Amino acid sequence: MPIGIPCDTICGMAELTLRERKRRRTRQAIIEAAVELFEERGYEGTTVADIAEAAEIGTRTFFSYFASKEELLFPESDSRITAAVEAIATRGPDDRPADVLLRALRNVNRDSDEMVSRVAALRLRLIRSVPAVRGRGLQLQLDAQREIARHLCAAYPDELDEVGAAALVGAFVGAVTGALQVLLETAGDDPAAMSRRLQEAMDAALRPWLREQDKLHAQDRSREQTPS
Amino acid sequence: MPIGIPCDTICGMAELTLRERKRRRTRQAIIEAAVELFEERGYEGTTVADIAEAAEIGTRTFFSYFASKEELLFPESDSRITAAVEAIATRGPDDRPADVLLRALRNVNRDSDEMVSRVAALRLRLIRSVPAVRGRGLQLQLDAQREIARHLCAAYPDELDEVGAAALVGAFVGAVTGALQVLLETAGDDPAAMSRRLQEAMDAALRPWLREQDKLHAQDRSREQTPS
DNA sequence: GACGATAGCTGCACTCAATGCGGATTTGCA
DNA sequence: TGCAAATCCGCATTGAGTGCAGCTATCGTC
Repeated sequence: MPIGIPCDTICGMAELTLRERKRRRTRQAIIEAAVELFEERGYEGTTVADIAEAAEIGTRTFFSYFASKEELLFPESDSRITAAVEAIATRGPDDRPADVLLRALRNVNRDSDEMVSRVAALRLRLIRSVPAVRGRGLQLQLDAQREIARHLCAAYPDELDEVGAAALVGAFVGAVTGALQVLLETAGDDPAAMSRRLQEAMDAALRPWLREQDKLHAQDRSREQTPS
Repeated sequence: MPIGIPCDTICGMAELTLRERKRRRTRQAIIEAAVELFEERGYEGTTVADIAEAAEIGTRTFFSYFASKEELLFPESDSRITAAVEAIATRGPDDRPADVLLRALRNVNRDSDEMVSRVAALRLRLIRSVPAVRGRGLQLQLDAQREIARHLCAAYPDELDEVGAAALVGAFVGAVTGALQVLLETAGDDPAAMSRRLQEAMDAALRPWLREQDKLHAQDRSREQTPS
């Protein structure tokens, strides 16, 4: 492999070897076929063989693209990490570690292509209903946390050790996740509603960390409630 | 099934139907056989058939005792929940929700037969090394969180709604998990030191939820450093 | 443009977890 | 004692995932 780490998601397919372009097209085809089938027959009701057939590849080939059936639903290298890293990198001089994390979380929510894509919506639904998928999601979340904690620790070497950073990040993410869990219980499958729920969850979960003026902001935001 | 919910773990086998006694003996035999084999050949290197043979039952029967191979490692209904429920039940009149959770955490830490049992030690090792087991563990943790949040919400109806309670519990558990993840990685096996660093990390991460005097307490505690 | 090296595709056979079924056995209880 | 229910367990089956071996398509080079 001549290229070190391919810029997996962003760059268009121009200037890539034919092999590589073909490979990505197949990859995309697999994902699309799978999403189609999952929505039609459900996750458990769809076999890998079904997906392979729909994507017009051999069953064996599927596993050279995705290590497992769940992997299919978590294709992109986690955007949460990049958001957090960016927030850390662009921190102001008197930002506390908690401030940085707050900004990171808001960013994730803001530029959440997370929500728009069909895969993302499906994923969220399946995380709720299929234990195997949920397990995989939690695992990835934990990995992301650890990575973010590493960066945060590096950015604040004087006030945070590795353990403290991990605890702080864990507390943030845990709060949001916990709140979201309850909120999603009462939400249908409407993506817009889900997005709104996420926002609510963050406001509720992170309130204790907000400084006074931020709390007012949060209240404003939840009061205006712009419909779409 | 004449008995509603059997008091699974605590009560001895006296005064139980023969069937029930037999069943528990087999269950225990399965667990012991499995632990033996896992330690000898590793988790993945041991098949369910192996376990069944060692426990002198049919392979098919295994699955009438445990729904899956992982389930084997999480037999007891979560002790964390009971600890938390107890802490909530015995709360003082001016305990804040966060105080209660802190106490629950200390209790879990204190009477952690968690640590002594052979199964528990093995489980901890496997959670770290086998993704499937880790997934199952995370899942159970999330369930426990939700249950605790429900109780907490019921205990403080005026100050916590469901979402707020879930966020609070999530933050606690998230902080512990995050810190523990790092602590376990740096495999210093001194439990006392680990417990201390865990407390410090928690105090720091959860500061926003603690009252002023608690913050002082936290500082005191980390200063005096009582070695058990 | 031909050619050898190599990456990727695929069928086949295999292991293992997990489930359904149906018959045999044991236990509870009247 | 005898019937009903719980339990056990072999057998067959499905589906995920892997290793292997052979084939084809692509790449870089001359």
